[in-house]
Amino acid sequence: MDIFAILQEERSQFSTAEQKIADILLGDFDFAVKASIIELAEKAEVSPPTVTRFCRRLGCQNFADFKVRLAKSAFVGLRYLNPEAKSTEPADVAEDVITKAQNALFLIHRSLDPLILEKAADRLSRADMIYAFGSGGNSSMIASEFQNRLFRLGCRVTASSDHNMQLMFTAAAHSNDVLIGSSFSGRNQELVRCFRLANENGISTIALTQSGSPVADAAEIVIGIDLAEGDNIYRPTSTRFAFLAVVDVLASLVAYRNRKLSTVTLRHIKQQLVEHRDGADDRQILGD
Amino acid sequence: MDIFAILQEERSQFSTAEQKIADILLGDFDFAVKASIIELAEKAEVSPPTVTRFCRRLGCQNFADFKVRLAKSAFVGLRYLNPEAKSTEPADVAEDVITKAQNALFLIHRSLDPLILEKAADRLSRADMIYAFGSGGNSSMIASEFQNRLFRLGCRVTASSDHNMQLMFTAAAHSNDVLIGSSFSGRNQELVRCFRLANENGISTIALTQSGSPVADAAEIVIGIDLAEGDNIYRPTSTRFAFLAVVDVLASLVAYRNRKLSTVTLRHIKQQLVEHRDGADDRQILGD
DNA sequence: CGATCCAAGAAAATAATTTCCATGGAGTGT
DNA sequence: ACACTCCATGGAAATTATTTTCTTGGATCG
Repeated sequence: MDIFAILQEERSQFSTAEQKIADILLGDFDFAVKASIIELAEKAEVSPPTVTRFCRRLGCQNFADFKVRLAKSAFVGLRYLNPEAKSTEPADVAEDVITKAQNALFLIHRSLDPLILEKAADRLSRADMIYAFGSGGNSSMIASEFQNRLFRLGCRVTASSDHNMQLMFTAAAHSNDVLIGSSFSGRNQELVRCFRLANENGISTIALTQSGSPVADAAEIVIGIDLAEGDNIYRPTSTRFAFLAVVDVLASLVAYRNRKLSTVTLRHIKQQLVEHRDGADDRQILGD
Repeated sequence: MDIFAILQEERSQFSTAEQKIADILLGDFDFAVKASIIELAEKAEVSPPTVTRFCRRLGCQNFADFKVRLAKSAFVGLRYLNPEAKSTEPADVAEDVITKAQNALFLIHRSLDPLILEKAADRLSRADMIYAFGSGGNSSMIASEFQNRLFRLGCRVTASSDHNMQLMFTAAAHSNDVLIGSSFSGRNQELVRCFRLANENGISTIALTQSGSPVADAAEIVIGIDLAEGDNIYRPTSTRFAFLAVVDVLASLVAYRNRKLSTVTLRHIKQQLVEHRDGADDRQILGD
């Protein structure tokens, strides 16, 4: 499906000539997208037929098909190799911010493990009570979003960004509750403490954080979110979009698992909103 | 830059044959991306040269270049014509959620007006105090994010999701303050009331909402966010991603405008985080 | 009514791509 | 150690696709 993933996966199995092509591809992507097969062959110092075979090897029908796929991937997939935005003009800043966000989504999509999502959704959908923890602006937003998505589905859920409250909630939690925590850095020691305590008490823990980090190590189920951030300090982190996407995916999965309850609850909420607002129409958004 | 936008803008100026090509393009996109110039010409019932001319007209160098651009656009741009996800399997749900989010970003990118962004950023960067208002889960998240992004840049800002507090804040605001409000539906009457009051008192108002809605009508500067939502009630709205992107764009613009203050403030915050956390490294994220 | 201009197609030329075949090198078996 | 085989690679030719040029038909304006 995605040229990039294939390129990196199969990399080791490439022959000398194919390696050269791959190097050009990864090194000068823009060129590769524009170039004809001959130009590409010349630059890689191989013959055109080798390029064609290379395309076939990558699961494409022909060079044209390959270029199309390459272009598709390039649109979102490889911007992270690109430099910063050109200027501080609104149009450029908007492009930069949005491209980075799309990138983050692209990358998280590739790195998400369906089995882990399944496991996490399973725990959440069967939980008596869900505690969503996160601190420090970014992660507290994620925790709130968990609450905001899940309560609509009939889940019992509370979010907290207060370390002390988190610890108390955890201590008071019952065995069939679930603790889901978010940490962008993976080094939220207070969250680690909550996870440890929860695990001691046989409470399931789910972490949205960097793989291999202290927070990840302390959690039972880890949804790894490992995106390289640009180093423009003036820009908000695009990783937020990835975290948010994970929240949405989990919430959707929980909704499908508890479909009946979700439907009833959503309908209830909608009904109240319609009754409350004057002239609200059918396409009323649940939660302004 | 984007084939789609051009296609729709220039649509009226197309000749008969060009219209036919455009119709094929819009009607069967997947085919158009795969097809050769001859296949495309046949399907549109025109001659190959006409297709080449059409490509040139759209600002492409040749047919190959055109296809590349088409493919780039297709990756994100036309998914909104696609039906719902195939199943409730984690992989499919993830793809659906993330694709929709990318779409929302794509669409908001196209519809953002740099001049309006400029104007909004200008007001925000010169404001003595910023009030970020939003209610009902989605918009309150946006308001919080405004606060969360802007305070780091040295802005004086507060967020509120409480209608009463919003009204009191507005009543108490000074003339050089700015009120920025978010409403997904555009029908948040309480926000409308705040905007009206603010305008009466000569306070600048910025709205992130649907164009032409009551909220939009009440605001001085309107950043229109008009995305069609899918009607899968189990899914969180992907429009959130668009709103969030707008927050980030505005915050970035404000950062560049008040670069000195932003730099100093960000450094201060970082310093405190580093001192507080044990073993925190240089790549510490500002706000976990 | 005629002239001119533009659009569209046909044909030819050009460019690109693929297939087929040949060569060379590495590895293996005798 | 030599030879055989297989595979990777590149070259040339054939095929295919694309573009250019030229011509025709139709529409508009004088």
